[in-house]
Amino acid sequence: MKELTKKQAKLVEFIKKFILVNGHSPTYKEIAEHFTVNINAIQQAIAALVKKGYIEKVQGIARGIKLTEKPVRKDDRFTELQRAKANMITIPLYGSVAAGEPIFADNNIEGYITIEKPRHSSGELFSVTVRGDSMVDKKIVEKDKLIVRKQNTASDGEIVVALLDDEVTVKVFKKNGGLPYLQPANNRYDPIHKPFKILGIVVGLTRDFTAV
Amino acid sequence: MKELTKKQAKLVEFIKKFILVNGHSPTYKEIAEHFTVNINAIQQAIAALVKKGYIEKVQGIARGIKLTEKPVRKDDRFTELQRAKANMITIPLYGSVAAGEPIFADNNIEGYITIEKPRHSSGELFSVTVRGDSMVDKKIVEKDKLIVRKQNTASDGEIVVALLDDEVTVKVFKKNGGLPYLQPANNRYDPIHKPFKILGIVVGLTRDFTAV
DNA sequence: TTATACACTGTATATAATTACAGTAATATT
DNA sequence: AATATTACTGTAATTATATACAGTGTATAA
Repeated sequence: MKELTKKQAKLVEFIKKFILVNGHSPTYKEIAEHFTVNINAIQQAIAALVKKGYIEKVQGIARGIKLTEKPVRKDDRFTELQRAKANMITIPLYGSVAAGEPIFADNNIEGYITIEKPRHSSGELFSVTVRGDSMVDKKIVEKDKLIVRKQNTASDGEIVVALLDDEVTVKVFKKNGGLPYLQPANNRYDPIHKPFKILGIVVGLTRDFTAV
Repeated sequence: MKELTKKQAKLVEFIKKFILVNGHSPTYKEIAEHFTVNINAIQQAIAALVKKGYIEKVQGIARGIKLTEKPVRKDDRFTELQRAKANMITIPLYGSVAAGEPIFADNNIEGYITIEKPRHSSGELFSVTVRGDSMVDKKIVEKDKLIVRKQNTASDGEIVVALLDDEVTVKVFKKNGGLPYLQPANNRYDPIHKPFKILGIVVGLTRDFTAV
């Protein structure tokens, strides 16, 4: 029998919930008391679950039960949450005005946002809040929080976050032959041919419709 | 002295990293060995940190050190990540075609997305992927993943996810006097006056520019 | 200057927790 | 039919871990 028995499934779910609620795994005794069985029934049941790959155990230490990514059933949100949490990253949200100081200075951090690590994008990420309506044609609007991969080069047509006159701005990067320039995605604005510095490439965004 | 001393700050950071790496808190002994001091130096130091509110301790149990949300320094991503993880929720991403079955059926779950719990929105959330261009004027485009609060009523002008002809659709809810109807946010489409069922209100969205 | 917090050592103890050994019985698998 | 797995009880041993008590010395705050 490779799959879980009903009792085993209940045991795994109890452990998952316990860890979620308490922040640490239960002891054999605590589990045994919950199911009102002998400690060694649990000891052996845990061994079986480890063998099947549903949990892991650090030998010898107290509260050493660890969860694996193996889901118990299809709608197993505990496991999914666990997996997602393991892939979460916290990235700084920078303010958009660099008053002399470098934009990536620690005291320009306005907060943090925590997201699942993008699958198709590596490298250092940061976030900025969109100001103005210069990117509406690309469906990027005021207050959107952009997920940006830090880099100082870009290809033609990519949406970049750039430093322009000491301010952070989002534009389309253009480079067809001549000097590179920044193109707003809104025909009410003209292309910008002033010097700028690329801070990164936009790889994602989050929007909150309920924000005040 | 209300703030952390250098030694205390190092201690807190050690504990945070330990928990992050190992998934369980260190024992006094493990900490003492790391700093090559006596166990009771740690015991007392932990008590001081608990008193200052930087960590919490479950009395009597093994590996019972818990982190609090108090950041050690401004750029304290461990604390932020910890705080964020505590507020993470995993919500199901439903497919958009209900072939006879109810849309919220478990086997219509295409995956999960994990997000920080929206501050201004309570209730049960779910997610759907946007199809088509009927909402471009509201800056919502194909492949955007909508964060939706499950409810079956809406106010005039709210962006709703609704079930229409057994398919999930995103539209603006309209109800000015007469019968409610669904309004696309794209002038190439006409208002829809057919019967529909509101599944929820759009409270947020995420977009991945790197997706294939 | 007196009290309080910090930063420790050293010894000891109680309990928390894991692990081992020896069984029994039912069920599932080969 | 033989074997392995599940699902337990019961006793015991060992180690892991937290906590208590008695100190020492330094720095800091009232």
